[in-house]
Amino acid sequence: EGQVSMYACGPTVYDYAHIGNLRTYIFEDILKRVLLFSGFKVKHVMKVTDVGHLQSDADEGEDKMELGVLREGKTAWEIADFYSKAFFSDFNALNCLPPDVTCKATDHISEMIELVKTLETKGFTYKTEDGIYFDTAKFPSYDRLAGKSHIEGLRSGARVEFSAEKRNPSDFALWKFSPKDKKRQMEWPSPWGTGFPGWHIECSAMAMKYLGETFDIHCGGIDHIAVHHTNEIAQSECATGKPYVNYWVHAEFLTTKDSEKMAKSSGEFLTVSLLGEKGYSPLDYRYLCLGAHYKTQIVFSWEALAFAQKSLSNLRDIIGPHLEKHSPATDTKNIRAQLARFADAATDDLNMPKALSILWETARDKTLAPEDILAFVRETDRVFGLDLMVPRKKERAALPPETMALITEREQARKAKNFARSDELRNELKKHGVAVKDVPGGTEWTIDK
RNA sequence: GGCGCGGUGGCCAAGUGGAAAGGCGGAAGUCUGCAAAACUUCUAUUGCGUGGGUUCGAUUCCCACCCGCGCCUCCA
Repeated sequence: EGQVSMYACGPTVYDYAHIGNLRTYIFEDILKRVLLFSGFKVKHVMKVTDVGHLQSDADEGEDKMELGVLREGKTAWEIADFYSKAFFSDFNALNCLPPDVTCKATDHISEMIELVKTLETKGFTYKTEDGIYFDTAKFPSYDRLAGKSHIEGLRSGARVEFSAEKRNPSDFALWKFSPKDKKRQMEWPSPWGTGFPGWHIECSAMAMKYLGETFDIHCGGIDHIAVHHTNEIAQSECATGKPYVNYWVHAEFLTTKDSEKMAKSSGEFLTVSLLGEKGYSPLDYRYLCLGAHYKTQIVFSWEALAFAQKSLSNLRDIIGPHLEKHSPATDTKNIRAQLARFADAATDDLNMPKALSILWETARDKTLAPEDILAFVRETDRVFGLDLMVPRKKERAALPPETMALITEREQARKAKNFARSDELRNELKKHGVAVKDVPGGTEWTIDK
């Protein structure tokens, strides 16, 4: 009643997060903000996967974390720490509200072992050469989330060979043994032998520790439906005998135009800092994500990002002058109808494109007083998280003296009504990457990219 | 091979059984020496991939087809 418990699968910290990853966190942030806007209290838990996991059943030994070790010459622990910090730096820059609990897999190994022990006691597990596995055939509603046809298709149409020791293709490891011939940097003792936890058990153990055996919302990327979340349900419900999660909410992918897979394993990928190098702020990207519904794919392009940047900039141009002269109204009665429309859109499965359109309409509504517009922006930006109420710094970057001299000369030419000369100087300045415009009382300039 | 999603104006993107939000871009006007910025107005009306069907009426429901995309392996 009035309270929402929410769990989100967090990053796997062996490399930087790419903007596709981050779309999901922006979506989760919007979900959380809409819940808060609607008057709920929210307990938000996010996991950080700092244990390395194997590429597939067929792989042995090296996991992604260990590959990072080889790549960077650091310890696994250093790598996890470094990329974890990098992730939260991006996360904050995107204005995602910090989770109430952030938990690391490596801090919860004992909880995971306990959960596996429970499953073992109840007869859901079996042992193979390389680990302790969950027998999915013993959980009749295993295909509940992904759908029966999908799970059956997985078995018949998969392109990947399954480990011969597994009883069912969909069975998964709860605990993996370390390779016999070499020592892993991250490994722990367990009742079954030294090793490390299966990826899925991490989420179940931590989610239930912090949110209870049944909680409200579990979110993540759409790719997790078929395997990760399906397995979480199976192991959790078999362990507790209770429903695990009331609502599953999944975000669609962001892809690139040339259909290159947006994956860390593909080597080069788009990061927040790369966006920054090209002149785009994290909030430009946030705006881009808000422009499409979370359930639809976004095809990323630099052009699309440029459109988003332009739109956000225009929005600030509308709001900025009000901010300089007015304070937002404390009473929202004049914008009650608009706020209601906004709330309808936001709570209609997080329809941010529609919510944004209402923001635009309101910001441009001439019948509203600036104070009321600001009040509307203040209220709705609690959801958008675009820092619309933060005045923009006047960027008057210092120019080289010779460029300043050109500007002064042009002003003088204009005063003397020597327009041929002033136009010439305007072109000259353009070559220096400086755009000038004449405003009452002087010249303003901006640096073109 | 199996499963699924989508095709809406130049681009991006909402939405609905009863004649299609918003943004970007574009056009015109006001302003300006000219621009820029700002402001005003306009910018899908046998239409919402194609062909059928249901219906008084479909872009919205059903079927077929074409095209694009995603997942099926750790993946957000």
